[in-house]
Amino acid sequence: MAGTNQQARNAGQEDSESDAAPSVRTGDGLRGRGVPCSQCRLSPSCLSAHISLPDHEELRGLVRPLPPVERKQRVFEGSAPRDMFVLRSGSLQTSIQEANGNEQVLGFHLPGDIAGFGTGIEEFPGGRIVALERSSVCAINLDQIQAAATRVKGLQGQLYKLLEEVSTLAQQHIVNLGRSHAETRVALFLHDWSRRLQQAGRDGRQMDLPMRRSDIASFLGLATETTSRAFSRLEAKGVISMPSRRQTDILDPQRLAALTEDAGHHD
Amino acid sequence: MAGTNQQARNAGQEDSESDAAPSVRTGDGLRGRGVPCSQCRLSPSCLSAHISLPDHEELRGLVRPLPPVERKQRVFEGSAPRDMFVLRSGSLQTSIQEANGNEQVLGFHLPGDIAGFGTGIEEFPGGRIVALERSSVCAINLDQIQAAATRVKGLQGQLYKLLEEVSTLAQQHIVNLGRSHAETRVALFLHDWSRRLQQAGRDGRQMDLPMRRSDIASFLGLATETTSRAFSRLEAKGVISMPSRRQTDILDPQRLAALTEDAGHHD
DNA sequence: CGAACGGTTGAGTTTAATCAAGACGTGTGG
DNA sequence: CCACACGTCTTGATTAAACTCAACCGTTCG
Repeated sequence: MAGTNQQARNAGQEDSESDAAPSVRTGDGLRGRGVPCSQCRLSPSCLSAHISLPDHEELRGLVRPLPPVERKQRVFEGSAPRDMFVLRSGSLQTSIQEANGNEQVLGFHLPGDIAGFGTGIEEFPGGRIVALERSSVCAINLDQIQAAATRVKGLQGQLYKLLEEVSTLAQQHIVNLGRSHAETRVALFLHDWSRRLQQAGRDGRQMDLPMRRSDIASFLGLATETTSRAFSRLEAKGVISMPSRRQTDILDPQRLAALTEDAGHHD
Repeated sequence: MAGTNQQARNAGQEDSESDAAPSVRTGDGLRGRGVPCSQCRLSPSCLSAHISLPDHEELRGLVRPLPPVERKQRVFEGSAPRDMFVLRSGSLQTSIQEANGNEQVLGFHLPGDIAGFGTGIEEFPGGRIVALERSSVCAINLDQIQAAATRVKGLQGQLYKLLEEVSTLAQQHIVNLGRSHAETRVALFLHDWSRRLQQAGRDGRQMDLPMRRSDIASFLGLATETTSRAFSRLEAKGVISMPSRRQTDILDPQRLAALTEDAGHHD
């Protein structure tokens, strides 16, 4: 599977920013409080799900809409205050920069996903979350929401479920990395990315891949060139087509799914 | 790092079964209730930590000491009732059996670790936990403890922390799998295993490796032969020595640690 | 004592990484 | 509006690493 570290998402919605976050659009951004979670378009996938209305008041104070983040800008770096980030539109990438200069990508995020939760990147020295395109996110302080969880009924369980999901997805990614062939891993990635785009209410066939090949490569534990070749081979097989660099269309979903399971051997 | 999925452990203790679990040793095992958590030698690393004494009563009923598990026996398989397992002595291995026959090892467990928590193996069709040697474990029903967590103060936070730890370790393992060279991965594994043995109060130099080479290989995403060769090369370099199959001694911890960081490139 | 299992080692093959060149595409400045 | 420069992607050639197949050895266990 691709974007294994996608982290909890439940509902589908578009990602145009047209009316997603008036409070952000109208001004000071960082402290805009105009939009309660109950009116947020992402509400069903946000922490607020299953929380009774009165308690929304309590949560509202914790959710800090951030000003739009531009491409390549960091949403989070190094030793910031411990925050989790709810992605409302755009896409993010979580990675850590190793001491030797290597960047290891841990996951990609689509609208509705929550980033910076359960990855321990606040512990990693080189942990960071960057926007892959213009994105809008809400930040929630982890200490505060955990404190709130002791008071607000249901919230603790919500956080727990979220964390469980993140953890399970990480385990799944480990299994996927165990699969040997480059082509299998890339197929897995495309298959999963497609599924997640659909969950986000977008087209799962004509996919936009906002990240670089080298990012995909890192995520899959491959070299950039190997990843690129795998894409090319899939295109040659007629499974996908690549009209442009960022756009990849799935021509034969079934065959893609089939390529997802490899022949079963070594590694 | 090795055994990335080790899962929460806090205190050190031996693993001889001499007096670890009287209730188990004396009989029917499965339902023995003779030993409250407060007397359990693993207490500080168990869920009972930071729980007030009266509440121990509530937890006591949830912790089910199991009869000793023999080598290669399963502690858990497939679609059992959702349990987590506290390891008191011995060692365990969590793995999933893929459809194509491949076994993917997700982690190894030492006394004080908790297995079957946050891995999602209850979801995976071929998920299992097996004993690598004669082991004694306690089972705790997940649904029950989660229900109890809504009542017992502090328990919810305890579970949360545990899960967070599991998740972070999985992410760390992903990073490790990103490292390219077989020798680096094996060095990482040995380094981490040593550290964990020490945490468990055992010798970190003269290590016992209860798992098969092929299990280590699977865990590290390598072929058995490659893993074996990496061991041999490390021995040739004078970093380790292998007096017997299961025993591996670390001769030069510093150099082992150095081999843990690889030169910084590709993959 | 023999069979089965696990581990090691070797030889040959395959895959992926590396090195290097060139092609897009995009955005910038003339 | 075009030219150029940069970042990124692709492709080719080569090298290096890991996988596979296979034989052999040592243990363990029946």
